[in-house]
Amino acid sequence: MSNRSRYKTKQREILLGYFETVPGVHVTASDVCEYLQEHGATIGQSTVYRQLENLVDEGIINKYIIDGSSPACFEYVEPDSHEDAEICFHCKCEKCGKLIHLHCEEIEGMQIHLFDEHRFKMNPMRTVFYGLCEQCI
Amino acid sequence: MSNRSRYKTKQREILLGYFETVPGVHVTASDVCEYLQEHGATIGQSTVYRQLENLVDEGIINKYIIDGSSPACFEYVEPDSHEDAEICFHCKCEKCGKLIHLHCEEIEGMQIHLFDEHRFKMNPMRTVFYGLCEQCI
DNA sequence: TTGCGTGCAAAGGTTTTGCATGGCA
DNA sequence: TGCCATGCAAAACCTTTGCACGCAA
Repeated sequence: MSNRSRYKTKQREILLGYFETVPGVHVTASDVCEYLQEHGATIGQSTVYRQLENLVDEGIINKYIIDGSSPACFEYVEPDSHEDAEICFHCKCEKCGKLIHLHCEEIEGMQIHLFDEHRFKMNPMRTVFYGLCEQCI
Repeated sequence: MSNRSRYKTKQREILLGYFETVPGVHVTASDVCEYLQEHGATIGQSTVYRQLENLVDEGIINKYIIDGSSPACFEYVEPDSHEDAEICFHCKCEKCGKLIHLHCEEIEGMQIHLFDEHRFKMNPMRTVFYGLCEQCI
């Protein structure tokens, strides 16, 4: 999550507005381009890619890579409404694509272990556990 | 891991031989091509890709996708490592891009927890922990 | 002999980049 | 005004595919 200054441009606002309307949905860069085009708000594809990268950096959206030879997916991260600072982890099913949100102390413990023992400060916003969900095992 | 019949071709043997000399090392498809070329054993790149896919299917090598817009990595799985069940986890620094390999029981425990309590079968091959490394914290 | 494996070239699709222009602060 | 952002086109990039030929079984 970087905090370099950014301009508030029309294109950025359009993208943000779009993502806010599709929480929990994973969309590709070309999905975004198509959707915007169909809604008369065409944005250059390089701008889309560049803004997606920015939004990922800022932790506003997440990027998922299911397999290297298909396009990356992006998903809006809803600002946590809870004030209790509960950390949310994400599991993504490689088969059905389902995204599971977890609040789990065990994983928080692992995160602490990672920091204490391996000096690695894991970022739960960006980290996704890939695997198989209950239905797809 | 499939077990469909395969021919024992010269190219396959060369690839296997190469991987056996670099256990625990991550190499890309183009790394392989380059190395072979420099050692006078050039193999067509499509063959390399096809054989890599075969070897992954057979569980002889692992494929890692660190981030979608860089090439996939392959790593030889040593046959005798089955008893140790040495699973390799990956941490990627968001700032400097460094990739860290971890063999860690604590994380394996988390993986088991994920399965037992959340019915999610995590795939360490696909999962990458993003965050900040020691130097970049 | 059978049909999978190979190699070349080309296609495929996603993502990045160069550069001139536009627009925010 | 000073820069960053945008958009177009083109490049870069990794990977897959078509096809004819070679080779293992």
